[in-house]
Amino acid sequence: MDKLRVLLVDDHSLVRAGIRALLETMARVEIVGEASSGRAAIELVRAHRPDIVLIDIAMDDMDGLTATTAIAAEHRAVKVIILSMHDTGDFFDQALRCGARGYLLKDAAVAELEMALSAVERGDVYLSPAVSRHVVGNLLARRAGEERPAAVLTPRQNEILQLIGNGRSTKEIARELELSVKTVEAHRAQIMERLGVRDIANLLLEAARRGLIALGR
Amino acid sequence: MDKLRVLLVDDHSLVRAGIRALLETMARVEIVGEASSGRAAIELVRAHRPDIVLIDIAMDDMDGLTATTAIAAEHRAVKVIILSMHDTGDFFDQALRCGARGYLLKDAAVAELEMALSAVERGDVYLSPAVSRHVVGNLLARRAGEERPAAVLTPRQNEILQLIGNGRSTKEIARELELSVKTVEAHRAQIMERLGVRDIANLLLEAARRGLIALGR
DNA sequence: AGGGCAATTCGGAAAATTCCCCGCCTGCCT
DNA sequence: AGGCAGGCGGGGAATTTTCCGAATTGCCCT
Repeated sequence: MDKLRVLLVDDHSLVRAGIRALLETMARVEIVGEASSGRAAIELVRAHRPDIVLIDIAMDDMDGLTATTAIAAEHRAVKVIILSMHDTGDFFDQALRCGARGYLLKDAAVAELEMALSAVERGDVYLSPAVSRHVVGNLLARRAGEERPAAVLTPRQNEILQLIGNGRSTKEIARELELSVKTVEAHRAQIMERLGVRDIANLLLEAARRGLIALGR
Repeated sequence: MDKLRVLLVDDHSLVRAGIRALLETMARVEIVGEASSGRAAIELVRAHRPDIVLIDIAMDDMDGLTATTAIAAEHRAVKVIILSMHDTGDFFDQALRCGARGYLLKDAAVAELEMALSAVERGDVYLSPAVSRHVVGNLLARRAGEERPAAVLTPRQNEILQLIGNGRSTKEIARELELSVKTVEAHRAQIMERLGVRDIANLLLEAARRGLIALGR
């Protein structure tokens, strides 16, 4: 049960210090170095051969992904954990392709950091739960190809489309918007006409295809 | 910061007792009930409305996935975490399609259990790291393989759901399958019942969420 | 062998929704 | 002025959905 030799990389020294403090509370962790740039990180990895590199994804001189790629390619044994401030998880797959073994959100809990460290140590890949959710969302929603004919809807029509996309019935929408059922029906009919569909089912399908409504929340 | 009301479901009483002991060490957790079968679990969920259901994936009378489906469909607010002894993660996607919000391996660390609980509480999806690795493996391998429709529906029901997802009307489906309109309606009604929705729009939305149908082509 | 049960198949009647045609405002643009 | 699009609704016919029930088949269990 050796110590985990960690290299910390972040160009914001304050953030770096904070994370360093966190890491120092963990008994098994030993910080072997800090870097404030991707270039410096690559040098330090060569010099110290850490077990794990914690690296910010967004830095000035060289972005974290590029540095990750270089490090992962040069040292197979070094596990790279990406720190990201994006909760969208938009970069996580890119990060993993670059050879990263973990993807942590900066607002993650301390416990998460510990788990990420031990997970990558034993060869697992660690994703922040919020990111996992995103993965799963993609997996379930299967929105691969990006194409958007983007039909133009009036504000009112779009408002009603959103409610339909939330599963509201015509009656519910009428109540919610304080309109007559007839009016909602009229709007919906116009939406369907513009999207070239003839029933609610295809309205949802077409709207989803065009990205007008979001599914799989 | 209320307590987390948890229902524990496992048909092995010894295992159940062990997990219960674990949960009782967690300050925020309150165990509102135990069940040893899927059927009983469904009843207890109705009675106690827990925040979270911890359920074994493999049980005798009714498998955990079926129970999960029923619970998730009936109570949107109840978060289901699957306990699995398979480290392969083979079932995790099926579990998520069934409405589970978490997938935990039985050999997971205690810290993982706590993380899973708080993750699903705040709406995230939690996957065991080993499972995440599996997901990522699939993702990196550029999987093009098609999905299995998941066993929550009968073959006939699924067949009809696919046609609905393709935008066919009830009448068209009846013609296509050489059935009476009434029959198609009956099937559709049963599908809606199983998915816990009350109209076509929500049927599509829910089916899409569960990955039973593909949108966006 | 018989009972139970899920899956599949329909019907009738009633309720709900949708569809089609129409009128009435209010702006805005030519 | 006139025209036209967006927004709002009514009436009534047409269609669909819902809510009951029910027959058949095949499978599992005792």
